[in-house]
Amino acid sequence: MRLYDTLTRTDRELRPLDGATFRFYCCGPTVYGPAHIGNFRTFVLQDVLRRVLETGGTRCLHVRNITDVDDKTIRDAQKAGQSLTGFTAGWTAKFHEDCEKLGLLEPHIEPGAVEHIPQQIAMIETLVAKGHAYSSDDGSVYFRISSFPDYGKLSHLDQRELELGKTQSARASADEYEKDSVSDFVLWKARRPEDGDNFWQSPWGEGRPGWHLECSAMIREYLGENFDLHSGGVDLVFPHHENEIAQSVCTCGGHFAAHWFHITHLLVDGGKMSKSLGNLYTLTDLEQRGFTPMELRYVLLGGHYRKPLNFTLDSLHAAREALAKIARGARALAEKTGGEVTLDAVGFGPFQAAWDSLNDDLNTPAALGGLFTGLRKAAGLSGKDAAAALAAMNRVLRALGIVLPDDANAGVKIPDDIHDLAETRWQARLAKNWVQSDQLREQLAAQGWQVKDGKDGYELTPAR
RNA sequence: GGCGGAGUAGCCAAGUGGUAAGGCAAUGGUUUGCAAAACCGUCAUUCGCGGGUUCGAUUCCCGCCUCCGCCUCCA
Repeated sequence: MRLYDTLTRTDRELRPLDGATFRFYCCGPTVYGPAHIGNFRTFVLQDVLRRVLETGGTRCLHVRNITDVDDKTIRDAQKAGQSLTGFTAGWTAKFHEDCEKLGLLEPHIEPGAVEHIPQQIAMIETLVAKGHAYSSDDGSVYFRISSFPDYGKLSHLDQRELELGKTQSARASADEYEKDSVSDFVLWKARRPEDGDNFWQSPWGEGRPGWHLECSAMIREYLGENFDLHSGGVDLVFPHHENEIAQSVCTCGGHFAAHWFHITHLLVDGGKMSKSLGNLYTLTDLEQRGFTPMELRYVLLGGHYRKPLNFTLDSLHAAREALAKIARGARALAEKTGGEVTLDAVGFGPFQAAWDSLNDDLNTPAALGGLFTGLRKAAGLSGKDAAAALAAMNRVLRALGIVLPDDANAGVKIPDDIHDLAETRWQARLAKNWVQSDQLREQLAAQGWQVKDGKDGYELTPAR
């Protein structure tokens, strides 16, 4: 497949460096609260990337970290009166729960930052020894940006802009650590009173690792100095990924990631999500509003990953209808197979366009369009042809990670009184007592249940 | 100020130098006791604005307007 690369700003073919396994790293969540739907746009797209590669026959090694030590985790753990480990374990569990609901494949390796502190310290020692890092009087260690000429290559910043950033950043002046240049970033943070019990021993005294270094150390541990692809949200391009490159290349040599995959942020109601605007949604928020995780996944796939995607609650409703339509199409196609089953589909038949879209810079919205078009094309097929088309469609769905909803009624529990009411109405209807029948139907509607009459019976569905 | 992205029907959203995928909503029909659901059909002479190149531009170039993101620990 072809995918846009942030570094070279071109579409490039993805092929494993070692010819066998495509090894990639995704910056995972900082576990200090529930992930929001914007976070999940990134994780869902990374999941689709892997699924498309695997569906296309490329084996993957997927590494995604858990950031379980930083300012926010420490601050909020203490606020909650919990140990850092206990606090982050809770939010990590919540994250995994959400991931499973959204149909995300588990990464093959999911390292945590805290358990890799020795590796981080080792990297800092190397960087200091090579002259790329220096310690300050308070026991912090900084990376010297001026020692790495390629700094800024990924985000296309030149030195002038880095200097400019110095005067424009309020945070730079507010920094309480001592560094040679404002652009230098911290590798090791000296212990501070507000850190509480959360500090580790190092050659520079007590303290804790800097955020950027975590990823570099874990990548070095599991993927080495050269690997296929690195991914995250666009906001990580600078400074996080830029800093990772600097640390890793200066420590290990090598070229670090061969390809950079960045996902654009999700907008909500046309703007940035924020708590103050009341438009920051978590998966749980949406579930409480009656929407399913799969509906969210569908919405997130509805826009190209390099373009802003505008999320609205109404889009979830559209997703529900669309998923139901696909499910009906799949059922209709299944009925036409006449019992024929295709185990190993060759090619994608009517769904070739959908598959091609996925392989063309992960164009998920076009692929979704191709699903509907394919379904229409497949409508006239039967027997073996229908079976092949169905198998092809399922491959595309699997690549997208979409699990179709079952019958609307599956799993819905109908209360006894509602059931009785519906029975009474059905009898009235059979007796052609339209007045009573209609009245009971309204009564059911008032209690949130919709009746759909069929020839031999009726169907009850909860009104959404 | 710098870097990057976007403006396509009521909404969401693909796409292309050759005359606009798809979904939702809306709407007509079939069906239904009436509905709902389902099924079939309709739904942008037009792609932010103004120029230019071209036989032809929404797609390329120039200018402008508007919106959004990032600019040192935010996916």
